[in-house]
Amino acid sequence: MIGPLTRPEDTMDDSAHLMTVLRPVRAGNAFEETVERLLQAIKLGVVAPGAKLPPERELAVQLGISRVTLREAIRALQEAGYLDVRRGRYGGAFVTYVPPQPGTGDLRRVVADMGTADLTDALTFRMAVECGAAAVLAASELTEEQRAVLRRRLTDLDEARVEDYRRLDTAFHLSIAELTGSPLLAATCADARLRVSDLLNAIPMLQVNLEHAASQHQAIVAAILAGDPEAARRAVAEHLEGTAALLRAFLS
Amino acid sequence: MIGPLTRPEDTMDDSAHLMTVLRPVRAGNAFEETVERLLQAIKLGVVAPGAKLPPERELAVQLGISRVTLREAIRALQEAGYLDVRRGRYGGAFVTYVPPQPGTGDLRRVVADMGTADLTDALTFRMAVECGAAAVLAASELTEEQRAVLRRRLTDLDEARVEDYRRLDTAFHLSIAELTGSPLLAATCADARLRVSDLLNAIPMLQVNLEHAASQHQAIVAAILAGDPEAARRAVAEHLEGTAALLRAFLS
DNA sequence: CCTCAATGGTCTAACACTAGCCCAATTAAC
DNA sequence: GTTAATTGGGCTAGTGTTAGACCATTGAGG
Repeated sequence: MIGPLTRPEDTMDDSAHLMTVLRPVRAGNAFEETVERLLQAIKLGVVAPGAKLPPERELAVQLGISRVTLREAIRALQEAGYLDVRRGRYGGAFVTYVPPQPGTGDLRRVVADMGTADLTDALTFRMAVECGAAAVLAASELTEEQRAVLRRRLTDLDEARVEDYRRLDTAFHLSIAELTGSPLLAATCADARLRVSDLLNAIPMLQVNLEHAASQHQAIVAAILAGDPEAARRAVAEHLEGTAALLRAFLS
Repeated sequence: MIGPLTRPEDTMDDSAHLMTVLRPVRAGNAFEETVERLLQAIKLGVVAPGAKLPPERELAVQLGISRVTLREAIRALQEAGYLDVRRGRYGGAFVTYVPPQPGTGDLRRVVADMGTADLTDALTFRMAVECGAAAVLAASELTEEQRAVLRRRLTDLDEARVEDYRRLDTAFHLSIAELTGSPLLAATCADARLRVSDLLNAIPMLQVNLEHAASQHQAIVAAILAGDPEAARRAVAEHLEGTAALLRAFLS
């Protein structure tokens, strides 16, 4: 059945575009999406261990949901051991979650939990978005303040204790996206990062890898500060490729 | 008020990360989001003028919403003149919308309708995401089939009639993202494109610009086929920068 | 010891959304 | 014509979500 204006040569290829555009409008119900979002804040370390979430009323407004739904999500996270909720003035929902110190055995399981397709999707997505963000930032003119933030993140990471490393690494990568001034881009990078955070947490932190990562981080910042988009993209790509290759090795 | 584990130096910078992560969970209610999604399919030309949307029952499943909500959205688009809905077998929701042939006067209005902040956000977002997608695709090994799709999109665009140009241009850019094999990336590119589609539609299509765009498209494909991520990123950046500069000029 | 501001805990009425069912219209094929 | 398949149109009962009010608890400061 070929309609009057639907030429046959289009129909075949456009089916892919249809899948892309006519995807689910919502990832789940409000409760599920809220749990995901809070987990993002916790697992990415945006709210550090021991710190507390904003008050329920305030947070509900920020997330654009009702307090009832937010409370359901918080209770779920409390029961799952991520939060400690205390009443009264100076109370609140405190983060109790501490990212696991990984043993190698976990990695295989975590990779297996995620589908092969989802894993490659997440890795590709992250690669594209973070490379793009770094290149855009390198191509834009930076104020001295922006440069300072970048350098600061780098030294934070160098001086980090092991238990703070992942959190500060996330902060480093997220800052690159935020410094572009595009909230859309920053949100997308945070999203991409969350999709691989469980995997990253399961990778053992060996001294060799940390030193390798440190020099790659330096290369990224240097390229951005030098205003060299190509070098920035390449530096980020090399940095992420190390992780990606390691994870892909577990797909066999 | 500095909590026990919240060090003062973190608090300042992390507020930006909080904004990034604790953003609204939902862009609107199901009805509004559905309208947006259908408009995306229509305005991007994924469903060509004269073609019809999938049957309501099927579409509702794809979008993950109830038929009632879908029907409300369709009715809204019908009343707004985007769709013509016919009952009975071989009926359906047919696209009546044809992208406007722009006069220059519109552009100023469309740019003004969008906030300055939203505009730069959208342009930055698109730049990062499309550059990243092209670079990733160039870095991956392509099958002969994938190469054929790319070349095909290019010739489609070269041979396009004026009224089909925007649609095929969208298809070209979308295909780059889809060929990476990452649905997440493809969806994000579609999203980025929609955010500037009203603007693109308002830009007059001058012969000079079309020729310019054509050679840029060729450069993009050549770089991807040559497996050169740096060249691919640069080619896409140059291509998009032309549009971005034109639009930014209207911000004064 | 009291007070009071900030915070989590709970309830209710209204509204949004869903799943599933059946009806109505249309048209190709017989 | 008649039929049958496909499609939009409409209804209902049940569940998810919201807005807003009010209660309960906590702890710093007077």
